[in-house]
Amino acid sequence: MPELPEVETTLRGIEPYLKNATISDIVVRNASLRWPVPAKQLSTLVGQKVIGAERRAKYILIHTKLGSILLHLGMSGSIRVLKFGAEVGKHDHVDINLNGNTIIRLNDPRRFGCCLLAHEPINEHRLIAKLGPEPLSSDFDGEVLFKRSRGRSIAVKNLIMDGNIVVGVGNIYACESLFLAGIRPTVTAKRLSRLRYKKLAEVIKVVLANAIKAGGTTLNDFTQADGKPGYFKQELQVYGRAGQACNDCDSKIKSQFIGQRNTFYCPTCQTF
DNA sequence: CTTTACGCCTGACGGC
DNA sequence: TGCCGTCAGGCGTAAA
Repeated sequence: MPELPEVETTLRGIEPYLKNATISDIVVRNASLRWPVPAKQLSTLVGQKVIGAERRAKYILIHTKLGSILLHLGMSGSIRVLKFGAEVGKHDHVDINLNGNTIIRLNDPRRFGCCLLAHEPINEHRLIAKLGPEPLSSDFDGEVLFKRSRGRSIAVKNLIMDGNIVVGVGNIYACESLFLAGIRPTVTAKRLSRLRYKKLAEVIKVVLANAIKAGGTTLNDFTQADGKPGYFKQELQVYGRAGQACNDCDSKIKSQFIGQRNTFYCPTCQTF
């Protein structure tokens, strides 16, 4: 399931092809995603040069002079780079063709992703405007978490998964980060000290950076832009390991629902 | 303002 | 073998 590392991995895979490319066609094969794909609007970009590509939170943004394509992988989406004429498969929703020879193809079985066109400055787009800082940037640190946690009675796990506080931390990396910080996921956000949040912010950065290095985590659907899986699954300490032994202390990893999400933690290592 | 629950969707998996 | 129930979950949205 694409979280920040998977989206970053995807961007890095397609970026070389987007550089200096001209959009030669946009084919909307199945417009049914989270919101309908605006095929007609997108077609106005045909003939435009790509002037940049970036990731913001879990969105991939492809900029042209006339507007930006805004892609989200939802929880089962992936983007592949293919040669023009490549066979079309099930759930291939949108092709962005480049220079008449390359396809940037969005596949999304569960259709939670999106492909939209933004005309306004991207930071003003309704899906982007209210997002919190990028976790790997210097705008994010323990002080941010500490300040935003004051007065909050939600579980700390829900705090770090809130995109208005910090972006890109989904269920997998939230569980992993809390394990490395030694913090119980259920702890009320306002009860944790400044020192604990400093540690938590640090490990979030480390976990995400390591996952990017491994090419992301592939559980079921995710593939990198070249079709290969990510290899971070092998490094997971708690996620999906209920009943198995903790790598640090041998206790049984426990699972528990917080909100609507299954949460994994070590009862011995995570006591704060 | 905060917190909570829901729903969108398909495929994998386990039980019978 | 096949059918069916359950689960996965990002995140906008509505309701409390």
